[in-house]
This record gives sequence, C-alpha cells and structure tokens, in this order.
Amino acid sequence: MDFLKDLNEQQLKAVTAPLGPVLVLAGAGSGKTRALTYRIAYLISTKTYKANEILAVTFTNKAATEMKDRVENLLRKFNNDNDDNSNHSYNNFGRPSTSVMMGTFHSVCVRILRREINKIPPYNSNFTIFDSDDSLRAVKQILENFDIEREISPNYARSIISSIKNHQVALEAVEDQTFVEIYQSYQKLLEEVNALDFDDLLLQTVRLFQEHPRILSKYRTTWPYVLVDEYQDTNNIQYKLIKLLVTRGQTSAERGLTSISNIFAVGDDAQSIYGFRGANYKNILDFEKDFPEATVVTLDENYRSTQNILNAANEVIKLSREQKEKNLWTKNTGGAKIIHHTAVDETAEGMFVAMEILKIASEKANSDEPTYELEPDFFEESETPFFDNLIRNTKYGIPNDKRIKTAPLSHELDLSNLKKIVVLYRTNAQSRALEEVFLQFGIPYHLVGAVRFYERKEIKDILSFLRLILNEKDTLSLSRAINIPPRGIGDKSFELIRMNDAGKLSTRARNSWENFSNKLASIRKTAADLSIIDIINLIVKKFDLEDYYRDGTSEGEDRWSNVRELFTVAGRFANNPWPEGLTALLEEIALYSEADEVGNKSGATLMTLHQAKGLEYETVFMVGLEEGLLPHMKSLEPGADINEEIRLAYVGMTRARKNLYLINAYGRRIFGSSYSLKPSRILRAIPEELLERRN
DNA sequence: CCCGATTCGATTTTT
DNA sequence: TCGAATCGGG
Ligand SMILES: Nc1ncnc2c1ncn2[C@@H]1O[C@H](COP(=O)(O)OP(=O)(O)OP(=O)(O)O)[C@@H](O)[C@H]1O
Repeated sequence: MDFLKDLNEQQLKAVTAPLGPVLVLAGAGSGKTRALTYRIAYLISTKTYKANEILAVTFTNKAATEMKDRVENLLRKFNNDNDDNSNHSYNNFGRPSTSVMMGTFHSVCVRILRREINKIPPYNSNFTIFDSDDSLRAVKQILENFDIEREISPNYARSIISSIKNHQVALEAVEDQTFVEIYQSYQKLLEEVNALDFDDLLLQTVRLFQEHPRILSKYRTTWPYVLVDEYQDTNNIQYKLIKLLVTRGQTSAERGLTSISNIFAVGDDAQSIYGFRGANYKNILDFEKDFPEATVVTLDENYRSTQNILNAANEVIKLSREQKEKNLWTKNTGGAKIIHHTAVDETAEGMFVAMEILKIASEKANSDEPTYELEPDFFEESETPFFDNLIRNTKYGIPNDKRIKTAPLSHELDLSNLKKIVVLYRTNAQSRALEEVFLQFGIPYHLVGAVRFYERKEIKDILSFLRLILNEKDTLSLSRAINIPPRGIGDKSFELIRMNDAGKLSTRARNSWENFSNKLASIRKTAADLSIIDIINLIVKKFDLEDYYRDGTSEGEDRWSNVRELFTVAGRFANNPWPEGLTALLEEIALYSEADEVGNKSGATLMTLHQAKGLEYETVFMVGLEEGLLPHMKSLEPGADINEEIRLAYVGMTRARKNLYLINAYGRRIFGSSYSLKPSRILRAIPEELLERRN
C-alpha cells in the first residue's frame, strides 16, 4: 500500500488503527483531513469495507467532492500497483469513491428522508426544503394571524425557533409562552405544507431513527463505518444522529456488524466557530468518555504554515482558556514576519491591502506561468456563469449601477499569484469597502458568499412554480407564484384560497384563480413525460413570464438572462427521470453553499472568516482587527461568548502558508456615522518580535 | 388591488 | 447608508 508513505507516523497510526472508535484531535494544518481521506482509501483497499458501506460527513459539499476525488486517485494508484491481481479491480468491489456516501449532514439527511419520510407522517417524499427566506415568510404568516399583544419581529421569532431546535431545548423549558405558541404554529404550518426547514432536515432524521428502530437498524447495516470531519463543529442533533448510527445493538453480531462503534472523528476544539448555531466543541472533548475504547491520536507537526505564524496563532489561542493545549511545530522554521498595519479608516485599509496585493502579483520571479495584461474583461471563463451573474445586486456587494469601470492598469499581474491570496473579515458588510478599492485599482477578485443565487426574485419565482408542481400542498410557494405576473389576487383573496374557501371569492378573483390553477394542473399532468427543461419552458410560456420579466429596461434584460441561466443549471438534470430530476435540482439549489464555489474562480478571494474553515492560502490578509469587530461587539455583551471570537481569529491566522497580514483601522463608518475603534486584543496578544509594522 | 413615496431599522457568523 | 416595510392615493 504505497500511499501510506505520504503519512507521518502519527497519521499512520490513525489511518491503520484497528476497527472501533478513533479520534484524531489535533491543531490546525496538522493533516487531519488527509488522515481521514487516507483512512477511507485504506479501509477500501484492505477490503475491510466496501466503498458503499462507508459514510463520510464533511463540512461543505465542496470538501466532499474533493475528498471523493482524492480517495479515487489513491485507489486507482493502489490498483495499478497491484496489477498482478487486478482480477479484483474495484469494479467487483464496489466502484471506488463514487459510491462512498459523502456529504454534509444536511445532504445526507435529505437523502435518507427522501426514501423514508413517509414513515413519519404527515410528510411525504416530495417535501419542500425551506431556506431561511422561506422560513421567514412562514413566521410572518403566523405572526399576522397572532393576537398582537406585543410586537415581535419575524426575524427574532425565527432565530428563537431555530435556536430551540438546534440547542434541543424542550418546549416545557421555554419560559416565554408566546414563543412556544409561535413555535408550535410554525411547525404545524410546515407540516401542513409538507416542508422542512434546514434544522428539520436533521431533527426529523433523528426522530425517524428514534421512532423506527428497524429503519435505524437498516442504516446501521448500510453504513457500518462512519467518518466525521470537523467534529468540533457538530451540534447536539448531529451528535445524536452519529451516536444513533454507530451504536451497536444486541442484534449487531447477527447482522455481521462489529460489536464496537466504528466511528472515525477528526477535529480541533480550538477551531470550533459555529457555536452560534448550536455547535458544541465539548462533543470532541468528551469523545473518550462517549467511546471509552477509543484510539486517540494527536498530530503535532504542522505542514501548512511557518513557525512565525504558528507562534503567533498559539499566543492568540491562549486568550481562550477553554482550549486543550497542543504543541504544534513545523520544520518550516522562521519565515516572514507577520505584517501589521494600522489604517485610518476602511478605505485606507482597502488601499493598503490593494497595494500589497499588487506588489505580490507583480512578482513574477520563478514563475513560468503566463502573465496577463490586465483588461476589464480579464476574468476567465467561469465554470459557474449562473452564479457569477447573480453576484451583482447582492445584499452586501456593490450593485451593478454603482460599479465603476475597472481601470485597466499598465503593469502585468501574475494570475496564479492572485489566486493564492485571500482577504478575510468578520462581517459580510466589510466586503464593500474592499470591493470598491479593488475595482479602482483594477485588481481581479471574487467575493464568496453574501448571496445565495436563488435569492434573486425571478429565480425564486420560477422555483416556487417548480416546487408547487412537485408539492401541491406548498401554499407558501403558492402565495408567491399566484401573482406572477400580477393577476389581482391580494392578501384577502389569497387567505380565502388558502382556507379552501375559494367559493367566497369575488368574480374577478375567482376567474383569476381558476385560470391559474387550470394552467398549473395542466403542467402537472404532463410533467412526468417532460424533461426538466421542458417543464420550466412550459411554465414560462403558460404564464407569459418572458414578457413579464423583459419589460424593455436593462434590468429586465438582466432578469431574463438570469432565467436563461436557470435553464443551464437545470440542463444538468435533464436526463434524470421524473420526479428525481426536479427533486435533485431543487435540492442542489436549497443546499447550495457559496463556499462550494471557492477555488473555481480567478482573482484574489474575499470571504468571511467562517467561510475560510478548512482552506489554506499562501497569503492571508485579516482586516478589521478592532475591539468591537473582532471580537465583535455582540460577543462582548454580557452572557455572550468571547472565546469563539478568539477561535475565529485562530482559524483565520492558521489559513496562511507563508504570509500573514493583520490590519486594523483607527476608525470606521458603520451605518453612515463614524466610530473610532481600539486595536483588537488579538493584536496585543502577539509578541512584538513576530511582527513587522508596515505603513 | 396596485404602485409610488416615505419611514424605519439593520450588521455577526450559516446550512 | 441603503433596502425593506408601510401607508395612502389612484
Ligand atoms: N504527512 C504529510 N506530509 C506532508 N504534507 C502533509 C502531510 N499531511 C498533511 N499535509 C499537508 O498539510 C496541509 C494541511 O493538511 P490538512 O488540511 O489535512 O490539515 P488539517 O489538520 O485538516 O487542517 P485544518 O484543521 O487547519 O483544516 C495540506 O496542504 C496537506 O496536503
């Protein structure tokens, strides 16, 4: 097994550990993810388990895809090396990595639920997945029908609901009775419309397993081996789910299962940054209590960063007393000093970053790669034009009409250098100032996050038609689609329709409604014989959407081109049979994460610290290192947890391979008014000798 | 019921 | 500062 030589001794111990629980608890960049990947390849190539008997949970879809590729490559190499006995090529042994079940908790749960949800009525397998916007609409609908003895903001109510679910709070323990009622009505509404929100995807899967031991037992047999990456960021529901899957019942032996739990978990308690949505790093610290037979491996050698960066990061993480101590070291002694800069405000901050990027990108030494004269249309052909188009008019980005033309610069930039650069910030709103400066300077960049592509109105419109075709109970999608284009059905009329009281409608509204539902019914009838492209086409034709969106304005043309792009995306599912094609499209869209696009695009990357989890870049800029921003104001309030902010800074710093820039500003405009801000405690934690002050 | 004008409130992080 | 929510006239 040649590939084992890519591992150090400790990694090898983890990868070749005997069956049973294994925990790899180790610091940043120490090769945890590599160990997990090789463990999968090891299990398959030693024929301990077939590929399709393995479940691997990753934090993003992209991580899953990458891991699949790597496992596949390892196995291919392994099989070539063993040509003499190639009669058992992996075809007889399950296809290599493609049949490993890999994905995020959410996507794995969806796949389970599509098959099994009819066991927990009233849901059925055509259920709609509600994104946060849909949930918000549902909450609003509920609050409208509520006696308003006081004002409750829908957003607040939604966050309470999500927090009850994520923290597994018993309803009896919720003190404020109003929220219990809101919660119950919300849940009832979702059941009525056959919809699950993000939290429900996990919650209902747990419920399914708890209420149906035979189904649980089936999945235990399906996946006798389970691996979890980023274990420190599992929340209590995810923990429960894993625990259910790997626990061995009395009948285990009969079904050929090992008598001990086969779980391989890797993570770093110091990198737990999703506490706000219920993640509990105690899960990883308590692993040995949970699984007393566990093999525990620590990895101490860091392969990513320089010693300077590690030293600084180690000092920073000490600010959080809750973390387990680790002794990270690297052979990469010394390295460049960490560069610290203080700017006057956010624009100056952006300019400093831009100037440094230009310096780096102009260094073409030791590079044989092609360089490019910078032109406005310089951006490479993207693999995801659809998503790119939607980058405009984002919540936090610069809207189309406010965009200045990129100034063509005379100097040449090395594209491959730009790709190795990332700028990290605490809040999405910070991206705007950076973008403005980058455009001025003509620095190619791309922004990760801040927009989910289906947030565009025209896309959400069409998706609501599609959801409605699949799931006729989805009255939330109905409420949206029913007035696309406007057909004179307002709140009052819609309420009657929703209550199945269409008889009471005014003549005008009744005609509209009958016309609408006839069209929808006719599409539904033929849908099974059509490809997904044809279905969308039919919707557009029947409801005159082209005329509606293309109103002659340039915005209209934008809208229409977005619709065209939706066709492109849908095309990927055109060959799937009904209704899987449509389900798969809607699912991909609902569970799509902006982080999944990282690396596909050219230019320097801009993203939040959270999105940087698990990634690495040669050069990392961290901006906004001020008290109030990192750590964020909200974390300084009483009862809040500042340690997570420290861990966030630790995650950011340890993304850097060679160069780390830390930048703070004296002041910053927030909501239009200026504030002056003190340097972050994170800066103060770093010993002077590791820093170089640059102006 | 529709649409324009004005007021309001939001920024922590995300599947 | 800017987009969403709300209000009132058509
Ligand atoms: N044994 C090894 N020899 C050389 N390089 C290695 C080895 N193990 C891992 N690496 C490299 O070190 C880097 C970090 O590895 P990996 O992403 O697996 O670490 P990690 O512990 O998961 O990091 P993090 O917790 O920060 O996400 C990668 O570039 C990887 O290729």
